[in-house]
Amino acid sequence: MEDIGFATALVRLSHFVQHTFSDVSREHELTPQQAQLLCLLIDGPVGMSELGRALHLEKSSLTGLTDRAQRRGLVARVPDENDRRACRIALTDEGVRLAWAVHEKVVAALENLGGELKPEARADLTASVVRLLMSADPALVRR
Amino acid sequence: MEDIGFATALVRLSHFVQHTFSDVSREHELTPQQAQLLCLLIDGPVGMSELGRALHLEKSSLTGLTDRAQRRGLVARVPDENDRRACRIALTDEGVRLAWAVHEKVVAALENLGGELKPEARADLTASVVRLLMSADPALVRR
DNA sequence: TATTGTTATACTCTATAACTATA
DNA sequence: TATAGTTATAGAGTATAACAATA
Repeated sequence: MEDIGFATALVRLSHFVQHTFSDVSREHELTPQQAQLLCLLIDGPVGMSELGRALHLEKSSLTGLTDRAQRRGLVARVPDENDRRACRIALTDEGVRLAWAVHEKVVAALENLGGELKPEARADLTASVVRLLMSADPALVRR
Repeated sequence: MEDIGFATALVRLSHFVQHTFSDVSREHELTPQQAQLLCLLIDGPVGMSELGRALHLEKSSLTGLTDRAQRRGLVARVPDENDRRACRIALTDEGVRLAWAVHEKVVAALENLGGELKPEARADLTASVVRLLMSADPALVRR
């Protein structure tokens, strides 16, 4: 049988998910980075600092990413009312549309893949992943 | 409890693995893309076309990536003896050293994370992931 | 004709360092 | 002083289209 080890399995799975995400992004004429930004904003506006942490990006990189998304009409900078230095990034209507489109297609592709597993194995896998993520950083799960 | 769904769990796990890989790459002064290239070559030279498929890159993108890795002394282009159009990309000694260093650190980080699970749950997770990948594309597992 | 890989070009992505403005 | 974000700059990553050489 296939014996590729725990870590290798996670790495290969990660590549597969990345490729799925990239393909879906391109179908909607988005770069994977832009699509990821949009999906992070789906639950509401987020400040630059928090976005930087979530995306693992330097603040200047995020400025550029945001600039390009803004230029394409996907997001807007909203002034933070409590801190005049800060701003929050919000989706435009077009941004919301694309964010949902990408999100749904990615989820559909992965759920479809999950159909290969018995419901029980699928639930076990989800629970194990959640436990792993919780131990690495609870923030990965919460949100 | 946390109920983030199957697809979401896979996406979050993928982000975590990516970030782990990026961090390790940077510790060795490599971009994630270069590190991934090196790790793919660890079992021996590979042709550009096959590399392109594995990395999901257009051939011209791969030419550039290879050029930069070659300029840094990490890989070399070896002529293909059976096809004078083709070449195979091989690791240099320095490339081998870095490829193993990155590979081992990433595996260590992920195995360490896996310590959170009981051996049984860990084996189940690995088996489920392998089954998912096999159904998506057996080449993801074989190699 | 089809395939392998490169070149030319134009963007996008990313980090570092220096900066402005507010806290 | 510290934090939030931008600007300037340089390099890396990527795709499209056109190309050369070989199969």
